[in-house]
Amino acid sequence: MHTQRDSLAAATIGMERMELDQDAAQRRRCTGIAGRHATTAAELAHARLKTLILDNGLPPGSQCLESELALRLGLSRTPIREALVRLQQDGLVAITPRHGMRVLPLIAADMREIYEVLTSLEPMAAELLARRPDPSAGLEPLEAACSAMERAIAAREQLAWARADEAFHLGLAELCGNRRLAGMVMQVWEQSHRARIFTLQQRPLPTRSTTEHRHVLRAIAAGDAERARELYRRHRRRSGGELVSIIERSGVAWL
Amino acid sequence: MHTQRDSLAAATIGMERMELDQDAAQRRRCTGIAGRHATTAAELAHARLKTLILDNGLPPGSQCLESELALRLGLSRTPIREALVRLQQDGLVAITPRHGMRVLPLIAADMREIYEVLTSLEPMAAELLARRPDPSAGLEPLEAACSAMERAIAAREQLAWARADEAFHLGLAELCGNRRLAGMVMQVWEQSHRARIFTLQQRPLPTRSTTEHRHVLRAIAAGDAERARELYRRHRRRSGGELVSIIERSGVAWL
DNA sequence: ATCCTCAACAATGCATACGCAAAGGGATTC
DNA sequence: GAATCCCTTTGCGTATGCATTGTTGAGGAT
Repeated sequence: MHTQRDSLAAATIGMERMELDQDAAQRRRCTGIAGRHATTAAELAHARLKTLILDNGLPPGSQCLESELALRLGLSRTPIREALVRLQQDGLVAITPRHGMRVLPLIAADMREIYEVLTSLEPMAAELLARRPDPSAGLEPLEAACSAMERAIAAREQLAWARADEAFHLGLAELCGNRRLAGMVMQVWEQSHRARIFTLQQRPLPTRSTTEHRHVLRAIAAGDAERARELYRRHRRRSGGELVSIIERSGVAWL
Repeated sequence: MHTQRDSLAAATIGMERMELDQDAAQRRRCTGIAGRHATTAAELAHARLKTLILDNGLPPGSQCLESELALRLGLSRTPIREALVRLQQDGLVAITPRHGMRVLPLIAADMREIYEVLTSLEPMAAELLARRPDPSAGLEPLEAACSAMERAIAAREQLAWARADEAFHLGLAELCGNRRLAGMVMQVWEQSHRARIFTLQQRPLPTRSTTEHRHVLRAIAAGDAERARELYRRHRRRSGGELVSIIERSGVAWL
């Protein structure tokens, strides 16, 4: 059943495995807002379902009844319901009474919305980082992510690049010190995960993005808040636009 | 115990009723994301609890057990639990096992976070509005809100001004066409509701804010996206900073 | 042939029941 | 008198049952 769904989805949008690798799922489960070790069954259900959805184990558009999911996860309906409520607020599924949950597909308009949100939030994060008393302190994770991106470009390894890109963006959001902002970035980042993995295979190596990241990081370390913000905003506008047009040109109706 | 907590909180921050008026609660219940007519008991519980919290019926810091709330709303624990999960994701309460839910107090740091988020999101909304093909179309709600603010300033009616301010900001977020952005603005707006009402009584009439709103609206109608964004960003930075320092100077530890 | 109506079924939303684990209180000991 | 340990109570997490409600399919009528 699993594999059937997987292969169906893979055929539809033309890819084998959407997830970067197993580690990525693992990492998300640990670093993400949701999966703090999952002490309770409801948390566990939330984390597992989220992982399933992000990794295309439950492809977009698929419908599942509460009882199906309960059976599948070996739980009763109660914790499943709680997990579904949370997934709904995460913007990953819609709950339609009598039809179970539906994994929300992403259309180009969603990606446009998401990139507009990131275009406003992330430059603010960069600005906040740059405005700290010691702006160059604590940037090691971002430095590491930048270097990893550069290495990945040199080695032409797209998956490694995507991992480093994720590390940079989420790291920046978390480091900026604004937990609400970080949560919002994380939320839309997860929503757009499938689309990002998809476009990764449809476009040339993101050389330009890599250098832009490096420049933003330099501006932050130099404490030039205005410059960091503006550089980041332009980066987001450009890359978001590119990504949306890749999706539109690729002809897939949704991801 | 309840009333004891209530009066304690009221005494601490020196006000009887935080809500603007009954209509405001009513309006929020209808326009808000949450309260779409509340067909199900869980939605109803969510809407009623949110209203209670925002209007200080459940003052910040108060703890309630699930069973208390169930008794109070005349429901069983099940829909209450679902409502609490949603309120937690709304950032209004924290759920601490064995101690029930706790209404999250706002400290100055929270307000800073919230204003940083608004400072990034709302200028984007203005920019998006200004970039529409016909930028001056559909701005009537914002025009009305601006006029209402100006009338309120002339009549020195702070509550009316706050209502109009809310109408302007939420209207702008909803009109911009980005539902994710609108949802995020709404979320932090609700989180900061109590603090906004509080500071309203602690500061002079917001004459400057009113004219700034008008200028932003003009820039939008003129289709000058860059100007609209920048004007709005400066407005938010200034007013957010003012609000935070009012709270800090007022000496209240939390709201 | 198509549309409408009615009935049966199925999924959900809610209430309730149960077991576990933690917190608080009381008692005992040092 | 204080601290620690044990017991009791109680709140929560989960499961399950029931009733409501919407959906779907079949049959009849136009």
